[in-house]
Amino acid sequence: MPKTKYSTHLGMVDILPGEVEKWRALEEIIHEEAARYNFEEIRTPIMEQTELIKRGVGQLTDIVTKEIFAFTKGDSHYVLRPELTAPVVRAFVQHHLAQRGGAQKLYYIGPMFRAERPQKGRQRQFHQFGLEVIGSDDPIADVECISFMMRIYQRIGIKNFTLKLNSVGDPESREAYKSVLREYLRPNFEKLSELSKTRFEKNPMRILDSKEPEDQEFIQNAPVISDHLNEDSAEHFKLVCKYLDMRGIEYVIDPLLVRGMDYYTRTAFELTSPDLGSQDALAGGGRYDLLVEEIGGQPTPAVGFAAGMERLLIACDELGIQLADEKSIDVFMVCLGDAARDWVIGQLPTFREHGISTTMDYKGRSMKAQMKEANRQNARFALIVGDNELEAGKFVFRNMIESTEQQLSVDEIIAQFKD
RNA sequence: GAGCCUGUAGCUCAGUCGGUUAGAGCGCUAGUUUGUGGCACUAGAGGCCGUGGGUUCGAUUCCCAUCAGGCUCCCCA
Repeated sequence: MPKTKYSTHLGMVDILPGEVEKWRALEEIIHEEAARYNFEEIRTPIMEQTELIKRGVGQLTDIVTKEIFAFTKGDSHYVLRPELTAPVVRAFVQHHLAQRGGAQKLYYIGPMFRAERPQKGRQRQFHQFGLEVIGSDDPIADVECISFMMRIYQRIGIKNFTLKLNSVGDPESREAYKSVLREYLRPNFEKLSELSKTRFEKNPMRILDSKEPEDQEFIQNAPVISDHLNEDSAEHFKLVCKYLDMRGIEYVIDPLLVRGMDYYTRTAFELTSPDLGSQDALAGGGRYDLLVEEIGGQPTPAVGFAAGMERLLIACDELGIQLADEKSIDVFMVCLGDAARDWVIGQLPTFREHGISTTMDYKGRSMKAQMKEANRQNARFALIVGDNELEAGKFVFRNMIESTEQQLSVDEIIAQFKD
């Protein structure tokens, strides 16, 4: 790229005309499906208190330790939100949404910020949509989340993916499992990767997620958490699977699936696609029964997911899926001479008031240039106005697709658009 | 945060084994058609060859740095 004086920050991109239409189409699908599932939209500020994100997402996570944009002004510590689960839960607690009764079913669409090295499918400002069910520990809540997520991809036509599912257990199961895992790994501690060594004490489950070659042989034969779930968590996981089966949603149980945020409990899931390259996660989520309390609310079980919109759009491009129709316009008005131009300037609002999309050339160019413009704008009709037409009160109404013309009055033209 | 690769017109890319005016296709503007688009032909506009420094008589071509992009690792959406 030749340098211009100003440009976007690293990893932050403009969404230009031609691209925006895809975003709107995607957003419309999300809003429609959310309505069908009876989820309500929530919009929270782009910035949150730093402490909320640290507590919510986890002090030791990569997101908090190296990926947040934060600054301080006066006594306030601001952070650009890196994800939306903690902020939504904050809103739930702050506004006492539990008082509305029942489980709160919330969804969101918006930009997130993480200070990572950009690459394909990874930006510093990126967009997610997602939802949270706060106030239910019923496995059906988990499955409704997953079902909604899958429904979006199904509607768009992305089929080439894998739904991975696991249970990371409740605190009791997890502590028991962590001990078992540590005992299993301890004899080979020295052979583990450096990264895994640092995780050994605090979060040995993350070792399962390691891609370091030296860790692989130990991971392969590691004890599996599903063998160490207590009765409640095991039953919960069983029901999640059962409901997924009932919905006909295919999944793969992946005992190594451990997700990045600290707040996950029990159900964890991730949707990956081979069409994305290295950053292959389309969406991910899970249950977070302890987060509401962690943030200062009453103990409240909850579950949710987040999906990357850029990654979804990349998958669409790879698969040749057109999300948006080519843009078009009903009528392009072509004028010859000053009198005709004045007439057109006066007529545009009339057409628009009748719901007809219309415009004219703003550059005072030749008729040929105006016709080319009409063509470029994908006009269905060109309305050609010259002195003859003004005198007769009948105008050349050209069908640009069929290349046919009629002589019509304004009323007759407008009538054509009445269905 | 680490490694590798790339950076020439709005876009996709040629090219210069270092040497006077840097090329194509698409797109854009206009003409061929003094009142008609999409096709064709013609012409034109548009590049400090990403930026800064070094080597050299001379660099867009070589070297270094930097910025940006891609791929991989890490991690996640």
